[in-house]
Amino acid sequence: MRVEESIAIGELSRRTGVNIETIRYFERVGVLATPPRTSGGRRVYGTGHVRALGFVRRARELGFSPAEVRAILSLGGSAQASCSEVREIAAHHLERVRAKMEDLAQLESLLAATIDRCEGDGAARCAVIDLLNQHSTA
Amino acid sequence: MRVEESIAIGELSRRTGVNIETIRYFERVGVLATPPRTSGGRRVYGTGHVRALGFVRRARELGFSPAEVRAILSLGGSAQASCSEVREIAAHHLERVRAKMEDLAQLESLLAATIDRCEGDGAARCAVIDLLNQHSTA
DNA sequence: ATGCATCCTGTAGTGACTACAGGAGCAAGC
DNA sequence: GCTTGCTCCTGTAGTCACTACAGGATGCAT
Repeated sequence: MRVEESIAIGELSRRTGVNIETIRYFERVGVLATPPRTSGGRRVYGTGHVRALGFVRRARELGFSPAEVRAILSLGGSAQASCSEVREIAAHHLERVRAKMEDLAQLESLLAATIDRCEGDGAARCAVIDLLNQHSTA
Repeated sequence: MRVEESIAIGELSRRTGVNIETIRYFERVGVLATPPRTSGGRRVYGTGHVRALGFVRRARELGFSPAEVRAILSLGGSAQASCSEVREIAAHHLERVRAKMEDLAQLESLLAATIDRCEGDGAARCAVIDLLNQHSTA
């Protein structure tokens, strides 16, 4: 069997696009496995870590919370994670995305209409300011 | 002329729904005007502060950043703020809202499609995990 | 062996709050 | 006038997810 490639933290950072400080932070908070060290105390990563860290980064990019990432990872790592449980988390995330979309859509039309009412209107009142002055949401 | 109502910080908090600590924080960072004090050193607010704080809260609820809130307030307060400048800030905010909506829409369809592909499929691969394993966005 | 890049730890900073400790103010009842 | 109890004060520290820096050690090539 061949020995796995030895990757230093800087190289891991370059390959994954994740900041060195952030890699160490991920290790501290349990999002990335603690790697072995050289005799001098330096972290030694392998291709497995490259995959795992890429996985974490991608999940964060897709808006999964750090807690969700931890939950997915605790299911056994990116390769062996139980499909249905991961799907569950993703579905939950999708729900939140949809809720957020609705919120934003409401806000969008409210803002757009308000700004529109303001336009070209030289009156003393400002519709936008009026909107801001209204208490309690919608 | 009648003397303005004297409102303690707790009462202001109750009326606006803003946490006491947050009110003091807003004062520290210049989002809320520093109120006069009693001889004993307690903050004394008036109805103007109630309006101003409600304004701030509403703006934050609508997703305006604290920096934007400060910018709007620096235009002369909620009553006299220059309409066109406020409109500018709101329009900018609207743009960001729309950009966010697009991002979320893309994410939504990606997630939904992926979860769907996973459904009912008893195969070894998990589409969701595969998605997460793909590097670089989109 | 010397220079230099890279790495280490520990600490502190960010933003927008929130929480708490320890002390002081104030109004009411007795 | 004194005590009770609530509200308020300041200052500091915590949160989350990172990011940044200081000061020192390591590792590798020359």
